Amino acid sequence: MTETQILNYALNQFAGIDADAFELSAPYWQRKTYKKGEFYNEYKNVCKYLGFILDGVFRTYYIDEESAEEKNVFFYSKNQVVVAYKSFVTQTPCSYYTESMTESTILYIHINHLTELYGRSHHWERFGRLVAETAFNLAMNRAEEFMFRSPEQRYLELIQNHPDIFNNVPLYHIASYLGIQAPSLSRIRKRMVGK
Amino acid sequence: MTETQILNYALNQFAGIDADAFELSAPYWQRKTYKKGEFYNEYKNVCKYLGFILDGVFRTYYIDEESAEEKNVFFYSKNQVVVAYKSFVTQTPCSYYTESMTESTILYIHINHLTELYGRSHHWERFGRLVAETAFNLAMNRAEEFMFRSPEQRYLELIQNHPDIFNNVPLYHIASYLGIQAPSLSRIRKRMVGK
DNA sequence: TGACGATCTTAACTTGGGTTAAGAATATAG
DNA sequence: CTATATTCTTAACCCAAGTTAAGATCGTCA
Repeated sequence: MTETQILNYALNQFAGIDADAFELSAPYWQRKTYKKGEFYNEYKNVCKYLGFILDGVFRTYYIDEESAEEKNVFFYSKNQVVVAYKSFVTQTPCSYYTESMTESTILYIHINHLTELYGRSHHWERFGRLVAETAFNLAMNRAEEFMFRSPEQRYLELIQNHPDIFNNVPLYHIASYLGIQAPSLSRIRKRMVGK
Repeated sequence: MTETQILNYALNQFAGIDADAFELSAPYWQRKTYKKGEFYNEYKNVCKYLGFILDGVFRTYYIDEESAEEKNVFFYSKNQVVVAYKSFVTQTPCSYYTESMTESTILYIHINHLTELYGRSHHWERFGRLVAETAFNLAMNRAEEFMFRSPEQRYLELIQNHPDIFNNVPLYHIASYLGIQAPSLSRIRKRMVGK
């Protein structure tokens, strides 16, 4: 399967993009590879591209001014969209850094091209709506994790629901994503040995 | 100013809905009043209406199965949209209760009518997109409050940014919204007397 | 293989929220 | 204006996470 075919398949699964609609977009997608540590989008930059991850893992993180600590906000992996959503849709500077945590490959499209596609096909309009809903769900899930679950529960659910992330990311990044310090995560893991 | 004029003005402010576009929608808006404690939408119900608050305050809350406690998720007040967004856009059962905390008055529109308006005017399509972005921002802000701020900081920011809510809601509901117990909020308030 | 850097765990101590129950302050109704 | 219910605060004790620093483990590469 070529990369384009993978993308076509994924877009079809995600938003019912059919062959014709995909054709419209084909000239606009570009390919890019990232080394570990390279940025997809940086703090204060306007996010101009929406990416589709062929391979690799990305993280977006916030730098707390008080503590100067990095706080992981989202992870994105294979076959997912990576984008700084708010910055992208409002074309305003981003509050976050989004970085590749591994060697990665993505296909990406410029917001102007995407906007053009919205006008040319209802399939793409639906795609836009579904990206919006996905972004909402990501944010809402994150809020719910923190509002309703303990750090221990968040840890267990991460293992359950995102083993791909858990298995490819150092524990101190997991701890940051869970909203705790590395020693706390160690204690949680120790506590759970018996269970 | 009539209630319809208030709505027209608010929709124009929010999404640039002009007189013509508003005309299209006029037959669909209905008015409803709520007593304190009445539900806008209940757990397991599909949210079929999008409401605009003329007066009053609503809360949406989650009931934690383990502790059987209510956890406040969002507050909505005057001139804001009230809707169980995810349930509304996917027409699936809601995980939350949304309740009026005061005597309230809203204007509301059925999802079918709204969908019809999307097809009839770009103004309304934009409205739909902006509601989506508003929902995303609400959820993302909530996630950020919990990921990046301490309970004390959340309390201070609530007072700063939402005095209307702070002044109209009992402290034990504020505590729940901040993700802490009432005694903790008391301690935070006491701690701050000196500052 | 051995040495270095990165990652993970542990220990000791501090801090702040949870829990429970009692009591104070505030509203509300009769 | 009192009685009553609601809301808010306080106290005492517990526990989990934060903090800091040390040391163990793991990986990698010369």
